[in-house]
Amino acid sequence: MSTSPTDGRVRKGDRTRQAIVRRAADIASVEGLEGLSIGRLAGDLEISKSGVFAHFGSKEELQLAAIGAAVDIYIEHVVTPALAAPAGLIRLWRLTEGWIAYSRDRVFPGGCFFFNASAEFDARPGRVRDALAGAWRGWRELLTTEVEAAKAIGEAPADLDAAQLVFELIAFLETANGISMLHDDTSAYTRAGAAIRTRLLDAATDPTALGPLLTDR
Amino acid sequence: MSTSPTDGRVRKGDRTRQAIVRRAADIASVEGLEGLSIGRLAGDLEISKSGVFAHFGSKEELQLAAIGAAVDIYIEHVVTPALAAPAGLIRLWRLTEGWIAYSRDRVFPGGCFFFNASAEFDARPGRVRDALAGAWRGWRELLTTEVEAAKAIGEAPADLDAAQLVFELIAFLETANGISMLHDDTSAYTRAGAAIRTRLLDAATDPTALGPLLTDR
DNA sequence: ATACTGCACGACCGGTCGTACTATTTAATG
DNA sequence: CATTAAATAGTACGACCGGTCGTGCAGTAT
Repeated sequence: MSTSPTDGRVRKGDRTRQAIVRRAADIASVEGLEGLSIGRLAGDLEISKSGVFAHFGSKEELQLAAIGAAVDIYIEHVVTPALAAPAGLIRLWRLTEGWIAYSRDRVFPGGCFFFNASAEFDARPGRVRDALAGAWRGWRELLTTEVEAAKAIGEAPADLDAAQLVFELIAFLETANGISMLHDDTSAYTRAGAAIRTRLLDAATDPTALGPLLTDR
Repeated sequence: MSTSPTDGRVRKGDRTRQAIVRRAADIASVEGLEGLSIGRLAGDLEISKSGVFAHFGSKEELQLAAIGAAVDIYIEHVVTPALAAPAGLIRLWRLTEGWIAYSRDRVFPGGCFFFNASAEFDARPGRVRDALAGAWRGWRELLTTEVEAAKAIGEAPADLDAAQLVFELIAFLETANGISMLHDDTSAYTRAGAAIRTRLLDAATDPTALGPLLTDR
């Protein structure tokens, strides 16, 4: 007999599983994906070690699940809110604002999950690194899409190098995260915000029109 | 009686100690400072585990020694060569060029040692994080000094925000390192170089005079 | 020759890791 | 109510971890 979609056992399992990956992502943002241990995770959640393990079958699978959970949280906190803004430079600005809030407010206790995880795995080939690289690509493509949209509607000149602009924006965001974490210094976010605004106004066809729209909220 | 400075035993001990920390820094750049294990290190160097351990007394001390070794290597590859250039924007440019070479040529097999180590420890208070934060401060102050020198000799306007410029330069460098490591994509260094050059010319009092001096080597 | 010093060694400690295998509990179904 | 399947618990394993200890040995000083 196959599983019913409302099977209480499965629902309970799913809830546990979700609780595990959510906590795993939090821990990994501080201790790293490798430092994340199944026993520690089980202790925190007051479940048995084997209960945790059974959900994933291997540590690597747990790490991949944690990355998936982190992507969901990232989308929820950074991407979705910005989608309310019109496509183009304004939405791009909102994305960076959302990102700064996501990092500054420590949605993950260790700061940006992907900053930490990528630094940890960028020199270790395998499925974990591939998953992280894919997440990064998605984020970069999202930003690039907005720059292209800005070009399409005349907000930005057609010869603007979108990839270069996106590179620079991401650089400001990630570095603000790193500095603020290492030195407990939130002024890095102010610097990043200033740099981003300058870059955006620089890229705009009509800076005087865009300027007032780039407001903090 | 105390030890003579030319004691053969001490010299030999110093040599092995140096070999250990140098290898430790290499491994840590890939596996992380926590992933670095004394046993693994001993196996690689074909010395006994306790022989390695005796030099440091604790794992944390070994980690701190590895950071010290990394600082030395960093200075040797990035700072010292740039000191040949005249103080100011040109030396600043040479410093960034040296940094890109240091990262691109994988002086550490895992890319920039401090990028990896900082991301690993930025959320874990303790002596290791303090040491890393200190190293970062030194690097930032070095760059800031050059910006101030540029202002003092009129290369840059007196109202230039040095800290902001340094923040942006570091952002480009670190992000290039991260992207190139994660995606095996050296084009990030080209982007960083372009962004830095633009930023420097932007900051210069006389960009047309500075431009020709910012040559690749 | 003798006493001393410092490095490196092998054996071993308790503890934790990821993982496997075997109950037991819980809930849906016939 | 009996059966079945899924979630969870319990237990044990081999490997490795950081760290301790006593010892051997080579270089130095007297």
